[in-house]
Amino acid sequence: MAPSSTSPTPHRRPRADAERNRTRVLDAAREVFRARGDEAQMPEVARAAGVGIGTVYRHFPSRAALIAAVGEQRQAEIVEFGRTRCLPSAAAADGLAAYIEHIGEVLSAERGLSASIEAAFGSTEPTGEGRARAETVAGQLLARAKEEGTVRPDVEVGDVVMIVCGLAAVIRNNAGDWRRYVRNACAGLRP
Amino acid sequence: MAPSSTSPTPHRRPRADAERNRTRVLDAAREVFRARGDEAQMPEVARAAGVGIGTVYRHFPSRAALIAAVGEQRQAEIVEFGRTRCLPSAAAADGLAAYIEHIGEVLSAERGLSASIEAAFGSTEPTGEGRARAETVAGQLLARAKEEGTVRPDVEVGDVVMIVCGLAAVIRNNAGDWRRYVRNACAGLRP
DNA sequence: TCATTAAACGGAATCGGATTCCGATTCCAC
DNA sequence: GTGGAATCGGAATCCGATTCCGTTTAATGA
Repeated sequence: MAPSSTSPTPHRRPRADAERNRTRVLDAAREVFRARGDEAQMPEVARAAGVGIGTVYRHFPSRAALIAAVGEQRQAEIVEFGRTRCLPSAAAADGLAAYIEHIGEVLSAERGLSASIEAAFGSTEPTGEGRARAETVAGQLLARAKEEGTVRPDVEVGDVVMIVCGLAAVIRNNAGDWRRYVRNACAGLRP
Repeated sequence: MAPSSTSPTPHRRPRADAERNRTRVLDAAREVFRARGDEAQMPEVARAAGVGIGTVYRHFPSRAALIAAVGEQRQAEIVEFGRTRCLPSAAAADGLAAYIEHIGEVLSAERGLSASIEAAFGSTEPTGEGRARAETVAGQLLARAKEEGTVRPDVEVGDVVMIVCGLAAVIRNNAGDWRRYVRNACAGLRP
């Protein structure tokens, strides 16, 4: 066996250029997907990032992985917004509504990212990390809202996640006025 | 110019074998997509239908068109169910809930079709026919429910369509207990 | 019934885009 | 500065959708 050196976590600090390129690719992907939708092609991303295709694949094993990574990044920003802008809200139910509304805002502004964000929020599988983060903010607002009596006590975080997932679909499919969807969905949580 | 014969609608009755094959392909596609999800491949559908790939493409110009066709067929069945089972419901609000619930039932039973059905119901574009059909049933139930006072008067058919669209996404992404989603969504329509 | 012809068939060939591979290059530790 | 592992780049490969065209078949009417 390896009599080697490294401890339980053999994470070696990546080479500087590697880290830089990873960021470039991610940023480029974000931009390209935003502009052209997620049907944009890998070579296009590579070109935009100023690297070879091989490099894109070194950092993201597949197109799907790249899209997911972009989605998670976006999702992290959304959650951050929730933490700083919505959690502090005096009325928790309003904070929750604002949180969901904000998600709609981001999604509709960057249609091309809908699918990836929908996946990041929705599915129970992916890393789980993303979903966990999202549930933290929503969970706290939800708990407070229940105390306030502005949300039914039987509502669970999962219910909110499903609303968000549906919201993404509504926007992606251009199914209608998503603000109405949000309004109705929130109404559905009230006592 | 064509001094020809046929009237405004030059629809010539298709050859018998053509019509038969079209049906075979559609049925095979439905089965294959149900079993393997919509990532199933065209050759697979052709094989299942017992025809050549060329024949599949003769009847459906593209993979997307085939998927859409399957979706529309499914959607038509759903609407039919709505017309016969839900419209007659004494309490319109219950009928509407049952309608939506039934859609969830079908979608979750045949996960592979979610995407196509979501598209058939959701998007404002495709033929419009599908959506129009769906709106008829939902619209009537909605109108009655408003009269009953069990649904807010400001609710529109589009709101219901968005709920359905979201439902499809929830199921497709396995985002949670879709029955809860439906329950909450319906609650959101009440006064 | 049989010939004629447009329509439909089948599947090999083509095309496009994701993914893999590997020689050339670049960082980092010594 | 040198050695060698980690990266890079992009040509080559793979895979599945779609097209093309020679062959077959259903419909028509002599």
